Amino acid sequence: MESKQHLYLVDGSAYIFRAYHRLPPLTNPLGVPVGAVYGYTTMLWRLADDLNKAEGPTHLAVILDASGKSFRNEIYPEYKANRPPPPEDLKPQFPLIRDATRAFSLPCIEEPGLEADDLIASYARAACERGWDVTIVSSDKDLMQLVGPHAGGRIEMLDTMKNQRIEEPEVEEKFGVPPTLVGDVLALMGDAVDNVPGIRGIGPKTATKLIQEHGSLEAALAAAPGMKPSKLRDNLIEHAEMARLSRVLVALKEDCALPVPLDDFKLGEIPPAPLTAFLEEHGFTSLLKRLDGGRGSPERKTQLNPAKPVTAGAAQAADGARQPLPDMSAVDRSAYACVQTLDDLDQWIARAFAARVVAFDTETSALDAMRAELVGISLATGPNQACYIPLAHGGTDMFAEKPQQIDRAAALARLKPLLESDAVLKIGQNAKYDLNVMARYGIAVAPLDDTMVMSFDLDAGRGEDGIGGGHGMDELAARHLGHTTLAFKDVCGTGKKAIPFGEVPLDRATEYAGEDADVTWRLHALLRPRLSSEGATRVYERVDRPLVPVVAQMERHGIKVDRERLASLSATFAAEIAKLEGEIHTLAGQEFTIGSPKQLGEILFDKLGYKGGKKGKTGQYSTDQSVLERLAGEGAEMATKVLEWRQLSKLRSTYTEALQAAINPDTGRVHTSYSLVGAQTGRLSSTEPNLQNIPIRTELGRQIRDAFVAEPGNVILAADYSQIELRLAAHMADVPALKEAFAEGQDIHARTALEMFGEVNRDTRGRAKTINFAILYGISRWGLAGRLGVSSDEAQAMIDRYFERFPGIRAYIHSTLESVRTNGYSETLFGRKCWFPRIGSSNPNERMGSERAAINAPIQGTSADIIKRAMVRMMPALEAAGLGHVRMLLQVHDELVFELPEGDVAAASDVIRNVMAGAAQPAVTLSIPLGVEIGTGPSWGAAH
DNA sequence: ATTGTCACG
DNA sequence: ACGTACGTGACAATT
Repeated sequence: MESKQHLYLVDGSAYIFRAYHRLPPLTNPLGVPVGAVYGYTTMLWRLADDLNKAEGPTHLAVILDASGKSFRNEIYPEYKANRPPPPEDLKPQFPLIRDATRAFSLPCIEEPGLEADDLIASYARAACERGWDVTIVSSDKDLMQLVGPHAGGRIEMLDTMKNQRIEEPEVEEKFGVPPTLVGDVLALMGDAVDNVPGIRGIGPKTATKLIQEHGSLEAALAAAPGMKPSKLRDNLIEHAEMARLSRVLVALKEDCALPVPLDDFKLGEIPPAPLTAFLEEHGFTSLLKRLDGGRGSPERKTQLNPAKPVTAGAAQAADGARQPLPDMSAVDRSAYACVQTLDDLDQWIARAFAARVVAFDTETSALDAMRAELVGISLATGPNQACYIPLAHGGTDMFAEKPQQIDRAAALARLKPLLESDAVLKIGQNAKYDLNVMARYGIAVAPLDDTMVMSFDLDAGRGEDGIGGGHGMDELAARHLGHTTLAFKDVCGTGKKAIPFGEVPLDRATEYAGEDADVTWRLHALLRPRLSSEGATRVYERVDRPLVPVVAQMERHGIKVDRERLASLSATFAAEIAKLEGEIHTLAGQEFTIGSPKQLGEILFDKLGYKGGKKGKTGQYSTDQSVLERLAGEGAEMATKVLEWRQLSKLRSTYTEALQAAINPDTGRVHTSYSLVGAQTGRLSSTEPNLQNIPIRTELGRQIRDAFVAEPGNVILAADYSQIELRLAAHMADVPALKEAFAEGQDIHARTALEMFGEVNRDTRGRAKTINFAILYGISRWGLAGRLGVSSDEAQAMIDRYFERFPGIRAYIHSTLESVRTNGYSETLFGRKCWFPRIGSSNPNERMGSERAAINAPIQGTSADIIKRAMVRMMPALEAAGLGHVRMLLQVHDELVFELPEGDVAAASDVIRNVMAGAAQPAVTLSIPLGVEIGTGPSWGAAH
């Protein structure tokens, strides 16, 4: 007699979501994220391992959700509408689940219009009809409805992560009712993630209680009018139809036509070749070893047919994938193709799909991503396997004959599915630029890797002493590939003779553009594996990589600037500047260029005879603010006037004039460009224009902030972290008095004053504030002495007292420096490294400078990590609250600036505060709270 | 291209 | 003998 058949149904889609969140962000040798795939693979392995065991499977199939809408959407259009999009580094893993299943030679079932749950239910039922037992490999609560005996078999579930079998008692423990009533409970409680409405105000507890009392959903609804008056009773009556609709949504469709007959799920031997190829492709070396090494599993195969190592070529032949280890032959620019026909383009697109990884680069008419016209696109699928697709060559002369090229709109229509495909990883160098250009042509490039950001996360601060520390492509090519790239100016010329890229002849353009994509591909192959081996994966995957599209969108939003207001300020400033200029010249007794520090120094110190020292190197007088303030204090009227002149000139040239020029004529807004690799500590920097140094400290300057305005009906909302760096210092150095002060919401500088000087007044608080900052910046007795106007001995006494009152600080400084000297780098709480190659320099100046920077970097860098995490989570959180229209515009290190309709301020403030205050979680638990201060108003100035 | 200065956190 | 707070970017003058 044949023994009992046992069918295993694996809920593949649900599994990878859980695996993704539980496993570290691994990547395969090509840089495709495969953490969840690895988890899935090990799970299949374990299942296949049970093949010969008593309770093990005789039949097995993996069931997946087909993409697109299911029949439930026809019943209820909002079904699953609340689902947040999957994370960037999960998307490319979905198609790999099918590959993994195929590698085990196991059937993989999906059916358009049906969800995995329905197929699982239908197969489980059909198997029971035949008298088989069924194990559903899942922990999905919806599937728990199925558990129990059916016809001649029985159904149970297996949660492979908790290694727990789910039978009737487990279901009843969770829902308080037997499996047959689970659907009724689910209908009452609803499901926020799947957007099953349920009944307002009813959660799991109440739902269970109602079903227990009344025996069914219908009975509970029928009994409602007789219940004692309550909100619950009213809701049951009012929303009864919602509950019935929910009941239909949570019901599983158990009579689907089976796309593949049950008998086809019979488990046979698992052929080793495809499995080996798959494991090699994704670098699952520990599994490969188990396959090769004797007691390997899945066991049968290795016994019957010991696996031979499969060569890269064989792997390629097996499934069309690219070889795992790139052959890094020399860059050969003559190997690149120029794509001028749609057929050619289609072939390249197909190659990219097959390769699953493609480097790409855009060529444009300008450096400003918000104004640049797309001129061409280059792609690379491997070393020297690159092409250039010219799209707008031939320049602006309408009558000149243009080179043969594909119509831009037609080419973009073909490229869009590739560039947006979850199954193909796109690699860029400074990808934010290309992302913004493509976004303006209606293409949302994803998923995305950025070699520049990778380089930064690996090597920030490195190479300041020789090899060059930048992260630009030319530098990276020289450093990592030993290759000198064609420079832009070699192709387009320089100065007056420069031509736009669109006028470069196609052969030359192909060499340049193809090389960019080729080199980017190669850099990716080199840098990607370093992320995991050098411990940079977490910062890259969880912080900087997801930040790229977020920052790109902020740049595209831009911020509205009131041109008239700036112009009027500018005119006021100009008049005052002219007046001061006359007065200064009179005082000097001659005309001179006030803006020239050299001339000014000579006038002040030589001609007028004020006291002042020369600067060492250039032999020039210092005339900076501190010097002029000293002179002004001594009664030098000229110094006072020069200070005023300097302030107004600065405000006018850098702000009121430059900002008007920065307004984009198409959007009417100002679009900054953020650099993710600008500051070694991990901070962002802002350029063209720099919107991170808009004045605020003086009343005159603050008026400039008033010119940053919201659109009519909207307001600007500014959210600041309060004292974040001091809070982090209190946490990282573990300083009890400071932590206590923050926990109690005290004025931290006042508390410091009390500890230091025994009393709090304006003077002591100010000095305490200076000392607090001195600590953050790496203190020296001389520096503090200069700031406080005391002797260096007195400064040293204060430092000693600070260390005494705030134990922990000294130990923090000591251990940080010790660690930097040993490892060469400092680290933030989130693992971001910053290298200090000159920490051991024999030049005391260099060495001590590095030491101060090294003390500061973990604090400044942790703060940067935290606000970056907040930025990554911000829009999904706002969207979940129905506030997807709120626009995040600017980041200023510890501040985020938003624009939103006036009526949404209250709701948005809650979300923003929560996201920012909780941004360290769950990766890091801080021992101090993160304070967030929020202000709103018609302008940025008014929002503070 | 470099220097000095000053705007911000 | 030196010269001292950390991290940025822009502008004007000067080389």
